[in-house]
Formats: sequence, C-alpha cells, structure tokens
Amino acid sequence: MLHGFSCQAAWACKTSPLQWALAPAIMAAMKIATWNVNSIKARLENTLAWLKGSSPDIVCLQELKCEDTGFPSQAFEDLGYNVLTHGQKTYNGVALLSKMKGEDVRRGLPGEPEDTQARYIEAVFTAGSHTVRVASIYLPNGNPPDTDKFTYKLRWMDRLHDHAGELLQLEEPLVLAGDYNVIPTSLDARFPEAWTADALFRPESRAKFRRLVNLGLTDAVRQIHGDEPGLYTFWDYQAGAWQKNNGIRIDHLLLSPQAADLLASAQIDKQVREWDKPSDHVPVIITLK
DNA sequence: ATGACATATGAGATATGA
Repeated sequence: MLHGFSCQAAWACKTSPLQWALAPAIMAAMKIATWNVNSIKARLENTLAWLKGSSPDIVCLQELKCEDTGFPSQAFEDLGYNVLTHGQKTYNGVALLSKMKGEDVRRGLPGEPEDTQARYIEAVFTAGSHTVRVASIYLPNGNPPDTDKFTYKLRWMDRLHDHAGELLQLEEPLVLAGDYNVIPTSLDARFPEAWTADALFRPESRAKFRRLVNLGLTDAVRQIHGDEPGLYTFWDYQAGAWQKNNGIRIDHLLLSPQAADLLASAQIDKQVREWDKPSDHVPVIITLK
C-alpha cells in the first residue's frame, strides 16, 4: 500500500473528513497513464482536454516530435503538472507529466552511448514514505524488417531488458510504460495474419518482449482482463482502420512485482480515438491501490 | 499494396510511422 495517495476510503486514512474533502488528488488511488500523442504540438488541445477529464497523477507521453525548448510546458503546469521531457527535433521524444515532483531523472536508455534517439525517460515519484519509479518508453518501430532499423529495434530491446533487470534488483514499485511497438500475441490484433511480416509482430520482436516480461514483469492490461479479445490501443489513420476496428495492442504498462501487488485496475481510453484530430494511439491507464 | 493518412520540415517533395 502506497500510503499517502492510496487510501480508498476516508475511514482508512488518518485524516479528518475535512482533510479528506480538501485533498482528493492526494488521497485517491494513484493513476498512471501512457499515451503516444503523435506530436505534442498537433495534439495539445486533445491532451489538455483528456488531462482535465481523466486527471491522472503521472502520464508517460511518446512521440513528442519536438525539442525540449519547444515543448508547451506552461499549458501543463497551468493544470498543476510537473514536466520532464527528453525531446528531439522532428522524431521521437518522450515526457513525464506528474502531480508530484520527479527525482532521480534518467534521460536515455543505457547501453549504447552513440544512440542519440530520444526514446526513454525515467524518474522516481515520492508520496509519503513510498516511491514509484516510472519510465516513459518509445521503442523503435523496426520496419522494414530486413534493414538495420530492425536490428536497432532488437538491440534496443536487449538494452531495455538489461536496464529493467537492474531496476528490478531495487525491489520497488516500478512501471515501465509506453509504446513498445510489439504485438505480444495474436490475441492483440484484430487481423493477426496481416501482421506476420511486420516488425511489430515478427517472432524476434515477440521473443524479445517475452524475455523482458519473463524477468518477472506483469502486463497490467492482461493481468486485469485475462485473455479477453479486442483490447487495442492503436488504429492506423489509413483505410478506415478505426471504423473497421482493425486495431492492435502495442502500448503496454509492465509492472515490477511490488507494483503488481498494488494493481487495482487497467483500462484503455478508446473513446479518445473518436475525437477531432486524434492521435492514432489512445491512452492506457492503470490505478494503483 | 514501397500505399491509403498524418506529421515535420520548409516552401515541394521527402522521411517516418505501424
């Protein structure tokens, strides 16, 4: 139990009813979300509207497509969020928005110093005497699979595996959230046969993902929803994929055992795909007790 | 379907995405 933001009922907290009423954001279960926005500037209005409606405590964003200096921080600060970015011109870029301040911030995934792509940011968020470490991940797409883009993807997944192994040794609540660009199993695609040659569903990519999970991580959505089909987080802009529900599940939140113990819910915010000027991805949200 | 859209760059057509 993460004391300080985890009480589910006022009677469980050592606070007066008045304090309870005044501090709902602190006392409610902790919400952590991930969303590939496909350009934060193009998606600013959607992102702000979604934050106002959902009020997550921590948000992992991917595909900012802008440098740190161009990130619209003020708009998020006005909503009460702290902003940590690891941006890049035109491509990639990841961020962490949070109601509490982040510490121990790491930008970039270790293991390949010459890699300049902005695909990883991590920080520790403290509430009371407990901490949650959260990473925002934008794993390489890897297409076409017969090029060095695919080998870069697989190498990046090895680096993520090694770094996750290091973090798991801390034996603390850890959430590795983001766009993994991996369809883990055929349950995670409306038309899996259409993806067999794609870097997102190639056996090598799925094997690397399994190897990561098999370190002892929990796929939050599958933990809550079991083998339920039709859970998708991405629908292509092209060929009416959304209208045909031609979707895939590639945005994941992987939890350390200490975080999995706290998992209360996981949901995909599918309706956001209906909004004007949508991202091709939708938010995925978990709550921790 | 080496493309259907969408985005950034930069001022037109190209690179990238998944």
